[in-house]
Amino acid sequence: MSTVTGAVQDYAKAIYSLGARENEPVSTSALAGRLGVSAASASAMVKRLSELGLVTHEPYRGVELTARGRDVALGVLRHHRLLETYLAEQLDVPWDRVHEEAEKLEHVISEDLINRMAAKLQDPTHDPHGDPIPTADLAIDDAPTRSLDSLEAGERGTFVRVSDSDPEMLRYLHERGIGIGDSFEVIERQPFQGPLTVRFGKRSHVLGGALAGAMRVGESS
Amino acid sequence: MSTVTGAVQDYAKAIYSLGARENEPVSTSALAGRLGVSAASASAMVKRLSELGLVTHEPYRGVELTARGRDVALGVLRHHRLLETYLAEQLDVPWDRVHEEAEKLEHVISEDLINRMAAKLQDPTHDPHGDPIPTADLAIDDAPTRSLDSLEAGERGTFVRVSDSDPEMLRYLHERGIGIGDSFEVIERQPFQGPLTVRFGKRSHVLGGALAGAMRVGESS
DNA sequence: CCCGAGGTTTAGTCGCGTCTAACTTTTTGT
DNA sequence: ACAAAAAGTTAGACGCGACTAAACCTCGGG
Repeated sequence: MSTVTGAVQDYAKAIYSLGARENEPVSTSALAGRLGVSAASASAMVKRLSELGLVTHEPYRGVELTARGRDVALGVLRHHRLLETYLAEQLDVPWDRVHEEAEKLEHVISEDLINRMAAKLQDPTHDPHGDPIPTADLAIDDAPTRSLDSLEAGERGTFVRVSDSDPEMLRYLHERGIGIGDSFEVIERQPFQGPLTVRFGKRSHVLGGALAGAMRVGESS
Repeated sequence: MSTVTGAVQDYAKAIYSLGARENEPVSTSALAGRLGVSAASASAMVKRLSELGLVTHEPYRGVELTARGRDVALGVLRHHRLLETYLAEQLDVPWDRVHEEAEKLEHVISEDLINRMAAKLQDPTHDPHGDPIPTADLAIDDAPTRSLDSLEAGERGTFVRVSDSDPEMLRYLHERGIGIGDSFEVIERQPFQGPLTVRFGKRSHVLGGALAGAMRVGESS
């Protein structure tokens, strides 16, 4: 009955993050790619999730989370992001490494312990990468954000969020002194989806490619 | 190769704690009893541990840890006891509940994180139940202790250690204000392995049975 | 319209860690 | 000393979560 194993949680989380934008159905191969398993494995697990009532699955058509499935995903997302925040703030784990630590701990930590951590941190709303943390009753504020590379020269903004799953990127940004919450101005933009020149404080940086795509930005504030 | 799974660690830990006194061989049924599995399961896992080079096993004669097996056991014991200490001190988890939390976390926490916790706690030598914590290079100070019920009337001592695995006992002691490090005097002892009357500070308590057996004591200091 | 490419599912296997049932070895009691 | 009891092992099964190989849709291009 209580067969919501760690693997099941991982699948729910992956489906959530792949299909979050307006409950789009998620393809088996996208799921397999995200989780680093074969398509056959993903297909088998989708069947399991479906039997558990966590997803609806139309064969050959993709998979969608049910309300219960969404709660499973948000629960583990809460664990993940609170752990990341706790590790970064209380144990000085560098922000490019908190993700993999949290990935393992999120499935075994108790509700009680997670809530103690949240209390100690005074119920943070965002993790070190700017991702929103679901509340204890699984509400999440996941407003869409713009990508840095959608900006034009002259625009100003705040760097609000970046994917936690690429340590290289995080290390790269950290080395250059760029962090969540920093304000910036786009100085220049190369044509043909070229890189942007962006000024953070006194220093200017050339940011392009996947990096500029992964950096999410908000209003100038 | 790296097939030292969580279950394997649990078996190594159980063998260590059952056979710690002078490397006595541990029986399959003792192991099964400790881990709450069938004798057949324990027998199968002993075979696995043996193939991994963590134990020597003479069929029908019991099992003993090899040097490598001892290191596996001490490694997980270090994790367990540091986690207990961390949870108790940093997150105010009551001491009768830290054991079960640590039991799950000990297998997935990274060496780096454990060492960060140890540093934050300033490398504690004992956990909240008085059990010694192995150092990072797996040295442990596990001097044998006397049991409270081995004392005679008039003897004084310090309560130094108690098993972490029985929350009921821990809660009982906590409710009566008895904690690790407290000094006491045995006021009276009933004959025929009867209970002892022991004074801690101003209050006297009648302690007997499994409780007096589980409480370990040291010199008066 | 049909046929092939590519995505999806099924079939069959494997390792881990558990179980029960049956069998073997050791210990114990008369 | 020997039979019965207890302890230990083997045999066969199962659920989980992965794999490869093969069969099966679906959809787009000729």
